[in-house]
Amino acid sequence: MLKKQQLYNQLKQHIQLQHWPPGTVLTQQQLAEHYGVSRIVVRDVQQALLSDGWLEPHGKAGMQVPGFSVTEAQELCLLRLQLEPLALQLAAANMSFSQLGQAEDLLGHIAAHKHLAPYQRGELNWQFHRILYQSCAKPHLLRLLDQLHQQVSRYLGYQEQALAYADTSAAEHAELLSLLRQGDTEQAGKLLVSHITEAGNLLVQLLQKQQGAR
Amino acid sequence: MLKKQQLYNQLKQHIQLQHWPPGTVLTQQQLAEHYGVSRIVVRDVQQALLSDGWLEPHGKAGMQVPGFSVTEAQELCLLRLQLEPLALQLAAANMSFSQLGQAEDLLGHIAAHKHLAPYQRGELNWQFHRILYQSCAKPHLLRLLDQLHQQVSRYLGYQEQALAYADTSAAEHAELLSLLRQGDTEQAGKLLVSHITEAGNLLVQLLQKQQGAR
DNA sequence: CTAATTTAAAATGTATACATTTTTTGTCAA
DNA sequence: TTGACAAAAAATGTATACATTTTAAATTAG
Repeated sequence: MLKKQQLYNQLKQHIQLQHWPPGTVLTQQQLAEHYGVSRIVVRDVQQALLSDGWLEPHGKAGMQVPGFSVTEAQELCLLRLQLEPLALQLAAANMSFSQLGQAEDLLGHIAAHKHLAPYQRGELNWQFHRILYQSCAKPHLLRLLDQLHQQVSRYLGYQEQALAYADTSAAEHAELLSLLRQGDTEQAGKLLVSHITEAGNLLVQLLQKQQGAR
Repeated sequence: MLKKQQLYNQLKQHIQLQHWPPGTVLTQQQLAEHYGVSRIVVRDVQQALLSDGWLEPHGKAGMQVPGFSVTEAQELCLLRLQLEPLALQLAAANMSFSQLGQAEDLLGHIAAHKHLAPYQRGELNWQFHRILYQSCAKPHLLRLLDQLHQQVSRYLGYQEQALAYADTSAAEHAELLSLLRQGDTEQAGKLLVSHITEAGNLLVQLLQKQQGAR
């Protein structure tokens, strides 16, 4: 596999696990040395993580591991609310049984692996959402949603506590799917809105608790 | 100045002027040779233009200059409609006189330079919009809007005919500003919606005429 | 001691060289 | 001629080396 891809995944995971805690400044040299690759590879990866929001510029040298803020979490939630229901509505019209089936399978898969790591669970959850939006056939919209998910997953990834929410989330996913099967786009949209809102509120709560404890 | 930045601007402009027409496949080597820089620089620039939508992947080697489609233009318009009114609404609450002034100045500047190249005019127009949205204080939203504008500008940049629309556009900008001064957020939002819709329709018309002629 | 300036160290930008992958070309058998 | 396969060419990935910029340290004037 490409070293670039490997390093991308590894560094991202290390950031998520706070091996490089928020605020850390990572230079090309440092990373190249630490991960045993050339600076060229590091440059590419830094750039990718920058546009994914997993690193942020730090003056004219180095990149910084971003922190977490309630404000940012709320903004991400707001954007999800603005775009995901739209995608769902557009997708509902041309959703195929094949896709509904895919989504169903995914739910089963998630339910069957209750012991997954939080970030893996988050990834599967997003794949579920993603499949529902897929058939909106709007490449740019889908790209924006993927970007947003990247951001959100940075917040969500290492939240062990979020597991408490897993059951509620799974139930809502199932209901969402059921509504779509019935063709009740209206209700599905409303459910999606409250689903995203809940997730956002939970995240904010966790952040506040965590920041209060610090 | 950094060679990376120079090449970024130059290549973008060349794509806009169709020096590299849509469909052209550009390899690292080719570009490095043509512009007299090393492949490293080209790699960075290609990556940047990729994420801005000015190049698209082409198999496993080379990147392709994207074409234009009515569908894509409509999608971009849809996304603008979904996000820009939101930004305006959020911004309206904490907009400062300083910013209103800046916007006013920009309008004057645009009016004073009727002879500007289309892409320069487009850039100034966007700056006007951008200032209005600025004080929404939502970094991610603003970033999405900038990305969207990048895409739209690829369509708009070389459209000489779009100049016919300039007067209407300027008038609407002025009215928008006036409504904001009065604090009539409601009306301003409605005007913005129709403003974006008009721009989208014009773009679609131009594309259809152009593609019909081909 | 402070602050400004110079000097050294470190970091990034860029070019070149080599390794690996991908694409193309050319050959041969059916 | 066509299609599969092998060899050559081209393109990208990666490492190293050098140049330029940026940051940090040291020095000196006040």
